Amino acid sequence: LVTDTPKSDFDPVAVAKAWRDINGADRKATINDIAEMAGVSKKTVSRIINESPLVRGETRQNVKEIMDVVGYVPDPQARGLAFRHAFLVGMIYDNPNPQYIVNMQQGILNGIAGSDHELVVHPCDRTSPDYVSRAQAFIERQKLFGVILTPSVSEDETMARMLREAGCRYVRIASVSLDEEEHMLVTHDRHGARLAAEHIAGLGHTRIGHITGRRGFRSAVERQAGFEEGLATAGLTLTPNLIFEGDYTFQSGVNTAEQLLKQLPRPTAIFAANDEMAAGALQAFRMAGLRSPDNITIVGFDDFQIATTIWPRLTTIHSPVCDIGEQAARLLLKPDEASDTERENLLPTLIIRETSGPANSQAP
Amino acid sequence: LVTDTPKSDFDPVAVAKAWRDINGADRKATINDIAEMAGVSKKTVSRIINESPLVRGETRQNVKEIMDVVGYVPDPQARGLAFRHAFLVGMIYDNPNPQYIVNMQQGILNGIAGSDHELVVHPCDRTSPDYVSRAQAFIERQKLFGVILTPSVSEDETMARMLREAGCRYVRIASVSLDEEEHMLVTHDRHGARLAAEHIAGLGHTRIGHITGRRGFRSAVERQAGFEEGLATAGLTLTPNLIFEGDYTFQSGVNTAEQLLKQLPRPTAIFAANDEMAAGALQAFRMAGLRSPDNITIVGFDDFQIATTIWPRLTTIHSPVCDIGEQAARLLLKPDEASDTERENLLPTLIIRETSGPANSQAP
DNA sequence: CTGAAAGCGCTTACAG
DNA sequence: CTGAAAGCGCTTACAG
Repeated sequence: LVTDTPKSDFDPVAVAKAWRDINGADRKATINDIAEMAGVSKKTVSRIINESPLVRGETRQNVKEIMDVVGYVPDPQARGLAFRHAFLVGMIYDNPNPQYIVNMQQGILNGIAGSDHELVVHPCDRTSPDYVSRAQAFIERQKLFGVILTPSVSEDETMARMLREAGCRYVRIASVSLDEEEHMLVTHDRHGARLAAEHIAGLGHTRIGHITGRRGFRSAVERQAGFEEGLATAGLTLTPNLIFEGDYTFQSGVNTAEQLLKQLPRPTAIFAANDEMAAGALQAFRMAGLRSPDNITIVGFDDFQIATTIWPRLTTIHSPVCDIGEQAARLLLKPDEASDTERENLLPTLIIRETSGPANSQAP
Repeated sequence: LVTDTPKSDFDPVAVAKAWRDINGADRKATINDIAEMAGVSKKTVSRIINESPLVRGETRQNVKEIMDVVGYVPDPQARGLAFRHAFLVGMIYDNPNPQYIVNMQQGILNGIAGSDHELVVHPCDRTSPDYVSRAQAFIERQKLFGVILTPSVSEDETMARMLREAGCRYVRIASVSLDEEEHMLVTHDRHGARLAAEHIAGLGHTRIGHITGRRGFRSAVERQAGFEEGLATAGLTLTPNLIFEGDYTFQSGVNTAEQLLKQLPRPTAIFAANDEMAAGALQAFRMAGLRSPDNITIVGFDDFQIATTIWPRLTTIHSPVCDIGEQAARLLLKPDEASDTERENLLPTLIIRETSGPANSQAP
């Protein structure tokens, strides 16, 4: 006797608009509201949220339209409780360079944009004896989806073991591979340093110095090795008395450069393992009455802001920190889709500015 | 027939240890486990978690000991779902200075340490038309406990209104009060700039220039006003032709300083509204053949790293960014406990280094 | 392709 | 001072 409205006449948009008009902006729709409006079970709505293929096309269409109209977003808190993990990505770091941190954070945010995840930050201090257990408490308490580690914590095997044992997804960003491919994003510092060597050698320099990074940091090893490899290609070698150990700080650049200038005949070109030390070296040159590039060539590594705010502006190796963060986040979220071609775009590149010049113009 | 063990003989530690031995490290205790071990309802355990006074002392003692032994930590996800908010504090910012961001993050982390909260970051771009609605989506999706805003987003009334309407707790960090006390952490930039003026006037300078911050940023207004107030105290005024507008960047410091040096007689001292611009000015001096402090005095604001990596090192106004972040977080978590004395320790201070010298030695 | 039941680990509202 | 019931908004495991 009663004529049921045929399913094809069901107007999801009208239903959703009516709901929205009744409930106003104050009340957020839940999975139950959506299910009721669509005339399906909450399980079906759940399937659509999680992109399960096991839903009829028309059903999916209707439900999605309703979600759109009422602006439904599943509650990450509730999903997290049911999934037994939060929709949070952690960044664990100890690198003291603010610009590195901020760029990396931005990159990770770019990488998780569009997913339902947020970024929660966890700076730490490797010299603290309980720093691994604090990191463990952090990930277990919040049941993090996964974490991204930057140097130098990324190089710590104790930390990596803790993460494996805790069953926490992780990606380590490091200058060289230290783990299975799915857990690594390699920055190829060695390649970058090779570019610096080729540039310096190409300018005709033969008496070349190097200021290394902090001993024990893998990047310091890689950058020195790459630099020596690059020089070797040009038939040059780095003599031990022209290698000084810095610690990546401005002051260590000043100090080591002063030492380098005492070596006679003094070097006509220096490669510093980061911009900060290169800037320090430049200051030491100035105090010693030397000008770059006229009297001496200096090349840095990182291409952070300091490279362009000092004068003359620094020739350096650019490392795409932001893109690296983005790829690391992608790898963490979807380990299967990580493509090799994307990773190749993450190689360091040479940026030539005003601190490098030909050797013949630089009388010792 | 069976003798029940009297309650006072109940050994919570032994019970907890037994549980731990059976279940091992893989299984985390839940509120139900704790309740069962203690022989109380989960509601009682919940009361203890939330520090309700409505629990008998002995009961509380027993339950706490059990929690300790098994290392129980309540699941923030589950609490969040029941409480209808996450245990997450958001930081919303657009300040482009990496060191400011990192220091502020560290301060906030210090302020929330010991609470069960974590910090989730949300950089944004005020020039983007949907930046407020994106921030809104961020806080509503994650049901944030509250947010901390730094300049310049903290100065945006549209953003503040959105937060009020969304019912989200918030603290605005700004150079001057813009909201009710519970929502404000004031950095008193005006006071800091006054110190700069007193310092410069005290050195005997009378021909004084100022490089302002970006027009529209409240800090720029406050720093200029404070500087003029300080000069007025010494009977000095800032003449309009010695005021140039910068935008807080290094390059704008270079450009405005060049303009200032063209004014004749040229100023013998300049106050730049931040270190970045002061460093730029210093570079302009050098290119013009002037040396600081011998020929010209320059004072900055912020006391970021650049102040000590340039040479000569910059006299500047130190702003305790990290402490400010910590207090802002405290205020957000416990608005009632905010004390005025603590806030007073947050005032900017003068740091005298090598770029300021007496006026009489500085022949124009 | 779809759904009813039970559960994630907590809290609120109510009762005693 | 304490607890049994219902619920927060989702998912898993099972059944059809």
